[in-house]
Amino acid sequence: MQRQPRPYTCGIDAAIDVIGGKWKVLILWALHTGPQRFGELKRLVPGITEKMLIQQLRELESDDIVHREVHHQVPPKVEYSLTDFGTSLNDSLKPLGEWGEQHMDRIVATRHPQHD
Amino acid sequence: MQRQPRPYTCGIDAAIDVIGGKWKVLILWALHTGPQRFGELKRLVPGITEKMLIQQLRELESDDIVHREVHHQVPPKVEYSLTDFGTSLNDSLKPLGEWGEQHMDRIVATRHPQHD
DNA sequence: TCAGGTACTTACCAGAATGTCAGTGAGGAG
DNA sequence: CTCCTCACTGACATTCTGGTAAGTACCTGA
Repeated sequence: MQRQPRPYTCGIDAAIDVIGGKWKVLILWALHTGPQRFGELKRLVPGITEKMLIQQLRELESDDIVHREVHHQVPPKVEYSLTDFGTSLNDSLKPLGEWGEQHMDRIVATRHPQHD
Repeated sequence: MQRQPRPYTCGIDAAIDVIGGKWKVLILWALHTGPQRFGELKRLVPGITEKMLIQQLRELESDDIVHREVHHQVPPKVEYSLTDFGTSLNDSLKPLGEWGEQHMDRIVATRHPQHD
């Protein structure tokens, strides 16, 4: 995300700026059942690379959406969890998620008309 | 947007695929008060170029989010409006918009720390 | 005949976003 | 002493998004 100064036309605009990109909402989604380790997240978000996962986690962390907790152990263990702020974001994302869920078929059909 | 086949991990994923990008939600927002002509939209969505506006409108149209109505007149007149589907999307976007609205200050503060 | 308004269309390009891949450090197992 | 796991990091390549600037077609009014 670009992080350029934007006065934001409306609230959605601001929210999209926080959760924009290909992976953020998926990470949020993976986190909504509870804290997860780095490696677990990698498994929970299919297709993401380590670089992207860390990068997005760092951004979410600096936006105070996720919390990062390091356990100083020998194979390192780091747990990521939603902050209260992140939880509130996730909650307000729910209706959109339900909309997507309900209309998934239609979305898939119009956006990816079977061509093979 | 990439339009590649994606099984979609969750509903939000699908929804984001439909409204993703820099302009879609702003167009939706501009449309939520009623139908608008092309030129009006251009004014309502500050900063958008004609190319982007048309491109995004076309995509929204093909996703059946907006309806395009041509009035065959001499200075051409084309009106864009939300379909029922688009209205339902807009509705489910509302909580996110409210979240953004509520936390706008915080978002701006964390994402754009004053550096001049 | 010629500029003007409206809704586009097209070619080209910069820069942002994402991906690939190889490497790091610390301690435990063998 | 070497390899293994885990959580990263960095250089580089590619792909995608959005931006600029110009042009089109149509009819109208001067």
